[in-house]
Amino acid sequence: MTATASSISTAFSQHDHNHCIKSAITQAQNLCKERGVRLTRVRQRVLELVWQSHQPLGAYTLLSLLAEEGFNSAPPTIYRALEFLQNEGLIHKLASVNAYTGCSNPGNPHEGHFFLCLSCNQALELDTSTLQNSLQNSAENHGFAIAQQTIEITGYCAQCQQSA
Amino acid sequence: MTATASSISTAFSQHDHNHCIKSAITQAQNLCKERGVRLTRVRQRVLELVWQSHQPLGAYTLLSLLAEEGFNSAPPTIYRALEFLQNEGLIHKLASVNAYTGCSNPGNPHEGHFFLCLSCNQALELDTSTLQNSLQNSAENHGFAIAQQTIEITGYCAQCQQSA
DNA sequence: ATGTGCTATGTTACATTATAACAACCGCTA
DNA sequence: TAGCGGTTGTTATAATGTAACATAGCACAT
Repeated sequence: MTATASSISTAFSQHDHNHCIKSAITQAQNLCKERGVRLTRVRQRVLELVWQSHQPLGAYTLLSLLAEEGFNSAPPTIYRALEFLQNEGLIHKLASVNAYTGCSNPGNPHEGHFFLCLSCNQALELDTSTLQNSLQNSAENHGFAIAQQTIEITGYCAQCQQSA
Repeated sequence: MTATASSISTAFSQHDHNHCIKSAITQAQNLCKERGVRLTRVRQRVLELVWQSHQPLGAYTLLSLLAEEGFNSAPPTIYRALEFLQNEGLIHKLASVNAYTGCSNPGNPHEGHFFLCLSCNQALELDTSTLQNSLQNSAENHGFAIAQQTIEITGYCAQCQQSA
């Protein structure tokens, strides 16, 4: 059972989220150690905050959370941390909503494919190899060399459809 | 031969772009008439500007182009026009680059799926029914009801790969 | 043709998101 | 312990987007 599969089955449902956070942090620490990069206090704290939230968080929201905890509160602080975490593949930016969310499978470099619920605002990261394949085919047909992917599907998750 | 198919084959290559623009405008005029909405001077001009460019354009770039032509130059002017054109499906917003581009098949309501070249900055709108299907399948598997899609794949187009 | 109501535009102010540039600091290692 | 590279602090500003209210224009009924 991979982290990705687990996230897919649980992201929109009840689960022991503390466990998610802890394991994400541990994994991040290991990855950074391996790569010889520094998961500093701010960086790790931002990663935790992103994971703690059940919704993607905006940069300035994160910044004010940091500020409450005594961290420096000027914009570059958060943008630098976010840039680092993105570069290391530990978080994804959701461009369509200007928000950031923890990556559910950081060990395995990949692109984020998301379902975003317009009602509860939760983000579900997909592991869509099928999608990946059809994109890759399409790219090859056009001689296009893929660098980065932004795939963000908004709509309504099963839960929110029921409660509505 | 649909407009979409035509755009796919030509977007990254030489073609009579004036023809593209004219036909896009004519089509827009017809659609607006049918729908009983008003393609006013600003709105039409913005649509033309978006089509004239071989690259997606930012809101403030468009705004300054408008200003040069004597239009009002406060931000709401351009954002209102862009909102209208998006609602009518005449343009797409590329969230990952905060830019706007003409929709190549406005008659047929659909979501924009794009390849964005990091070198020449051109946008290629895809008509990816395969992609659409696998997304739809994936959504159904999760009980997710799709509302809007943001699919933006950055990379390098065939031309730019050759010249590099 | 004139009033009436709706849509569109003008205008001012401001909110939100993100970056540039340079100084100070910190941890490692030669 | 001096120096180097990466990290953080700090100030300022750029870029993107919206709120709110006033004015203008068009379209239809009278």
